[in-house]
Amino acid sequence: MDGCCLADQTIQIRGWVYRKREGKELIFLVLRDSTGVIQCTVKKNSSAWSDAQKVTIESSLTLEGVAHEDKRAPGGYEVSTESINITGLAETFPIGKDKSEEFIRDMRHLWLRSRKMNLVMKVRNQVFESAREYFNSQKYTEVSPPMFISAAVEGGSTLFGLKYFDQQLYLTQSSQLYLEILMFSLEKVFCIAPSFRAEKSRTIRHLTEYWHMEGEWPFADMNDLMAFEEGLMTHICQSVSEKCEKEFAELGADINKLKAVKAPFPKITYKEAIERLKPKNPALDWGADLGYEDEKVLAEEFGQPFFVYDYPTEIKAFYCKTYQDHPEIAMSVDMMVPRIGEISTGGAREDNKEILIERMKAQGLNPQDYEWYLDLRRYGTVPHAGFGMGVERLIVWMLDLDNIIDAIPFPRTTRRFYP
RNA sequence: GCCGCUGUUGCAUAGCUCGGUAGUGCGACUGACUGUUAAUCAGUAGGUCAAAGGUUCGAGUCCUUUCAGCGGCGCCA
Repeated sequence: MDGCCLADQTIQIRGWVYRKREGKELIFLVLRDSTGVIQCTVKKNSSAWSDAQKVTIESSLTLEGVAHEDKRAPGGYEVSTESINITGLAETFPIGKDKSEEFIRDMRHLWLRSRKMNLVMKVRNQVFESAREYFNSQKYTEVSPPMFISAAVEGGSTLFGLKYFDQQLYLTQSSQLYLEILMFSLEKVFCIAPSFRAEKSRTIRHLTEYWHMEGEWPFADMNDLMAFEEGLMTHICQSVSEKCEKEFAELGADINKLKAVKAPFPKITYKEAIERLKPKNPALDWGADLGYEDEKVLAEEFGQPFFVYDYPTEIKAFYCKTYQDHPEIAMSVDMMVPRIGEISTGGAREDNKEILIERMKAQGLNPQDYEWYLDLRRYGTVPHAGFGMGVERLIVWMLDLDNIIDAIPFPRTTRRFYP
């Protein structure tokens, strides 16, 4: 649709009417397709005139004409129309110039045709592609975990329950435990799959259904984990910045932010984070979880992705491995970015069966509910680590979107699940 | 879970403080005009003011409840 490579040739365009400006002697039709938009002119003496008059915003059509450079046209190129063949004459399109957030959310199925959503979806595609590229380059195997699960990964309060014939099942919150199973066969594994959380969060960074990029691999420690995560993040940012330059420009997003992402990232321990934040938040003592406000303060200071690691065991899940000489500290790490806060959580997993059972009991969980998970420690246990990253949070940060709902085509939030 | 905000025609809004027959822009329709950039000009149609109840001679406006949506915190990726 940029026209330049086909200048002065007769071309055929299949697309939709994006804008229409009508005069007595001349009609301007701006057409859109998946690649972009281009202005087409229809003269009164043309055989296409009556169809051009008839056509409405969002009508689909095939248009034939000569492409040529014209400084007066938006984009610098336009098409002198010779013929139009209307495929689907559109009724009056409901989305116009004046629109509220609420209205375009109700019209999501049509709003996805907008330039903004078109561009964001292309960037999203590139994020998926670049992520897979990196995992594959590091010889990871992509696997397919289940979405229906019979037990919780961590506490049960944020699980979506559902009726499965005559039984109670749940939607998965994380594929981690399933990656751990597959790891014993394939070693380095990853997946990009949905996760579901029944958290009644009312923020611009929560979805009830989001895409979770998770990796798990054997014989890894905290340093391996952070090195892999920063390598992945760097590759995604660099690769997207190279391949989505046009999208970033049209969306008005800052591509230099991505170009600046390079391993290694700043890394601070939880203890250091507390000490840094203490002057601003005197109530913050060792043992308390970092609040969103605290994370934001740190993120503004760093101005780029960074890690916080070695959290108190008490505030982390039962499967987190702890230090032998410091059982009160868990080998857990969060990656944070400005404005969004946490975009990834990972850690070393407890590989000792007895300690794992103790941790379960300490958190009020019944080890019998996790028999298959304990089996993994019975039969050839190995030290291992893994992480999960929220894909939409990553995209929100990259494009500096106002709300996470625009990072996914069909957002599900506590109040919205249509269409 | 806690707190705050919003709801007026297909869309976007004014009017609400301080009660007195609901106004504008976009879109639609009719016409004019034009190398336009979601053009411009003139005209036409379009509203049980989210719902219910209350106060009042009189409620879009004040009070109560409900519904819907948005956001902040908590929780998390």
